[in-house]
Amino acid sequence: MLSLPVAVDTPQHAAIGALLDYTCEHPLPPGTLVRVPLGKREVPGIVWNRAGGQRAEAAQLRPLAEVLEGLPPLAPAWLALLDFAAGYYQRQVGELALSVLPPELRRTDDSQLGRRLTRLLREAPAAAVAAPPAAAMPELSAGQAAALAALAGLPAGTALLHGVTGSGKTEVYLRAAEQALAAGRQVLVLVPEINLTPQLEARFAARFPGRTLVSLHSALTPAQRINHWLLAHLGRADLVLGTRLAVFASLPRLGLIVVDEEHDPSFKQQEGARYSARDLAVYRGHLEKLPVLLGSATPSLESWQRALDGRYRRLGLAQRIGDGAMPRVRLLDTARLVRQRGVLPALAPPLLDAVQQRIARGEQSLLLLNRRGYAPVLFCHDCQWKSGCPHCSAWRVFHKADRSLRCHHCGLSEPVPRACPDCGNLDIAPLGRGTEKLEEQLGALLPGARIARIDADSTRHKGALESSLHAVHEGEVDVLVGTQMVAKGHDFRRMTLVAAINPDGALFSSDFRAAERLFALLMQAAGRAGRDAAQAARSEMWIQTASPAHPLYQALVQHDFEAFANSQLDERRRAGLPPFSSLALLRAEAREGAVATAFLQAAAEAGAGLAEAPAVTLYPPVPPAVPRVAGIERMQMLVESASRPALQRFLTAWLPALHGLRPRHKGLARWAVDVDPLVI
DNA sequence: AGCACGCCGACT
DNA sequence: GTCGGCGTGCTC
Repeated sequence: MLSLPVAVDTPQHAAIGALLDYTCEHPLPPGTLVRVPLGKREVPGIVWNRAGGQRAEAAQLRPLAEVLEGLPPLAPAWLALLDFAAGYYQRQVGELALSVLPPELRRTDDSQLGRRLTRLLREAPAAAVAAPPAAAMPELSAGQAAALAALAGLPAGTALLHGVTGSGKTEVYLRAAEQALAAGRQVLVLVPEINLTPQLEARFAARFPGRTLVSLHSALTPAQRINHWLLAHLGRADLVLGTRLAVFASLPRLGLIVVDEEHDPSFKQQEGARYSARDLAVYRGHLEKLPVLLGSATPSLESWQRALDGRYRRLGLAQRIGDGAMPRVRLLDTARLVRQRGVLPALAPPLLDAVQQRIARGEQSLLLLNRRGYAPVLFCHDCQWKSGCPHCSAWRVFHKADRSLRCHHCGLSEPVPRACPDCGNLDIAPLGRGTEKLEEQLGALLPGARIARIDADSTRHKGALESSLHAVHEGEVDVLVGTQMVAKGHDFRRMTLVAAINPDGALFSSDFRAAERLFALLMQAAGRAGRDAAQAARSEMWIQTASPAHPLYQALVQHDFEAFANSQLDERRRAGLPPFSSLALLRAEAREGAVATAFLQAAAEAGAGLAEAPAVTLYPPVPPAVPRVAGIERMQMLVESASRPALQRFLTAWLPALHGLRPRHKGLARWAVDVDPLVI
């Protein structure tokens, strides 16, 4: 009787190892999907590689319950990717490996799967054939041609494609994909958000008509998700387009990975195994010896520094194609206007004037305000009451549409009180401005103008985003108000003015990445204007700011990402922050803040005693920006090291000790490590 | 994490 | 007298 190591979904605090041993009559290759008994349950598992560890006594082992014979095993490279990811992000390999499979695949048995595969293969085209693209291929700009030539000489390794919106990055992706497809390989394209997949999907579908293209993201139905996954796994899908979870797609003929908008924070998973899909894409390329193409108008400083170091090949697209210029950036000094006129309206007069000119010409304007709702807080002038959330350390936001006070952290929603809950004063006033209020004020400032709003509230219902975008594209909207969700990717042909209404908050944030994110957002927003080359010349990006001299805005005026990146990198280098150091965050949550703090202190003591401790710095526990959410107090502790491998060695030694600490801290709700956290 | 077993309070 | 609260322990 043979014994086989099987990866199953065991949480790391379970007192059992990552791999469990089962007996089997016949040898099975690693990567085979099986079902195994675990206690009283039967759970899915993956036959894994023996990791040198001890094997259990064969006599005590239980047999496999079932082998999913119909499914070809997952490739060794896939297992290696999962081994790496689990180790790097400090999770059990079984937990991670099973969690990235389609839920329907985890539930299915061999006979169900067999029926599904038969149906799927009958419907899917047997073999993809290259067909001429539906539309003529555009002529390449000099920059695109140079980038592609450089890419052609790069059989493996990572390239960073840096080019502003409209400089033709997508065309480079398409041509690179064409090469890979022609060589009989599969192509994986990662995008930050589900919202952006249909657009890119349409372009790839039009370019590669004979090919099978599937999408992979969490908004698919369970059936679509497993079917798309299977088509990729069986090698029937040539192109896979998806969000971060697609980095784990099984692709037996993978030949190219594209990560579009590689700087986008959405590539970092924010719960469970907190992996970075962009970083794993780079590792996957390294593992499978294939090219990885990272594209962005504003690369992450991590990627930028690697390009400067020569670890990534840097490919630059200098200009917009078709002679399109980037919009002229104008800084509107609100501090001076306040000094001159006192109270400042929603739009400063020159900006209002510019919007009115656009309306008169039949052009569109986009007003960005990164704050949804009507007002961020309600305030009683008599007793100083503010609309705090009873369960969170945050204000409840006033939503005028349904007259509710809503906490954006825990979701608590209550009707707006008629009078101050503390003193009964009837005159409680909204403080500050959100997109709802801006929309309302614009209605008064621009009589007759057609104003629309796109934010998480206006697009809550299915199809709402699509219909709003459609209205904008059809020219049924003069002024669009929105949060950052409209700044990304959407291609508005009639937009000639973009304005950031109140972007200053991020300038003075304690978050060391706030400036990087703001710059990316504003560059991306600027890219929404003048995508139609005929209008590009008179397109403008306006910034209402009290700090027009700030270097971030000055770099933006010049459209100078390099200057901005270099100054940020200087600051990071001096402060010993990423990419010049590696970070991990230990988070703890408890109903009592003191419990969380005590756990972190005990963790620090345990860490200080380790042989690996000298290579890392453990900072004292501190509360995060929002310390209390839904009645749970949170604390966190930063671990920093100049060396990424040293940090890894420390974490690997530290985590078992942390699991051991848990029973001694009653009341600890949960704890987790976040490797390479985005926000600290 | 599930899912058991196991030992003390409010219901038919 | 049972139903059910969640404490402790185990899963190859």
